[in-house]
Amino acid sequence: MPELPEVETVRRGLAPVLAGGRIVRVEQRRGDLRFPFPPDFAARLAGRRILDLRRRAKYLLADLDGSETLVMHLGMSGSFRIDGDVQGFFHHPRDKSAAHDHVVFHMESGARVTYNDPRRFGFMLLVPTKELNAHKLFKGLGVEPLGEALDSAFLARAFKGRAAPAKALLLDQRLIAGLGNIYVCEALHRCGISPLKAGGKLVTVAGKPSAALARLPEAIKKVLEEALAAGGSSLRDHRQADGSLGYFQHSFRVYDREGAACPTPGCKGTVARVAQSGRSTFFCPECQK
DNA sequence: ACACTATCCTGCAGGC
DNA sequence: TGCCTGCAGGATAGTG
Repeated sequence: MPELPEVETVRRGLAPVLAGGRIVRVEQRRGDLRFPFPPDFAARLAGRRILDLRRRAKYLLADLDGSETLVMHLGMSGSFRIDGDVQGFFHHPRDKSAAHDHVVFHMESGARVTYNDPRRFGFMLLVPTKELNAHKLFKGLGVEPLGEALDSAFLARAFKGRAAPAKALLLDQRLIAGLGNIYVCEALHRCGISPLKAGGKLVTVAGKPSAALARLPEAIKKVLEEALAAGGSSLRDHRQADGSLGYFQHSFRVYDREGAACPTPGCKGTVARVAQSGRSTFFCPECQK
């Protein structure tokens, strides 16, 4: 569920409560999410200060005193909620099943931060901070899509010789880390590239990026930045940490809009939906070639 | 190496 | 109303 804009929105919402704060107690209400929790997980967190709350790809990283980092992934349905006696945050009613409240962080400030995850595809683990980059989850991760490393030359190298469709390549976290189904569909529509097109065919023989590929990095960055400004997209689960909804879903041009008129100016096409590797792809066959 | 699938889990929408 | 099927923002292990 949460792609980069949603995870970053969560990070920004949690940072005022977590970063610099001390964890006094952690309630861990089950033994596993996607994976088992680390041994003595709750006990190892108790009493520790969170030095910084960062994001890499779709991971939230809480650097703790004692040189360990709490790594958190929201999977498809994970979310955090802040409540308790916190100045600056309203107390919003529980609108999700408490049965899926799996972890509660009790902060010294009085804030409670609750992790809810119905599908339990999310996970948490503890990694020594200096070993993070070498950790198996992180060492193969691709570039941050909002960083300078993502440009047309990078994409030309990444796509060269690849038979896989553009959609699959953009979803591959080993190339670009942070995109998911929604923003890949939206970015490809914005630059007029068909999600079905083989990656290699978007690169010219001379090795220079094609015009279409040259537009792709900007399309990716723009859609992510617009989504960030909107607090992410709220379809089913995503909420900002203060409980408010993201609203970028109202700005989708193709995602979940099968049958709608293509919003590209002058285009007479209709948004289509196809399955690619078992997942829905939305695109306009008229203006995405 | 690469491409594709099945799979983890729950909730919800749509069809009958 | 209820039962059934399929689908959902992710990522990996396993297959050919």
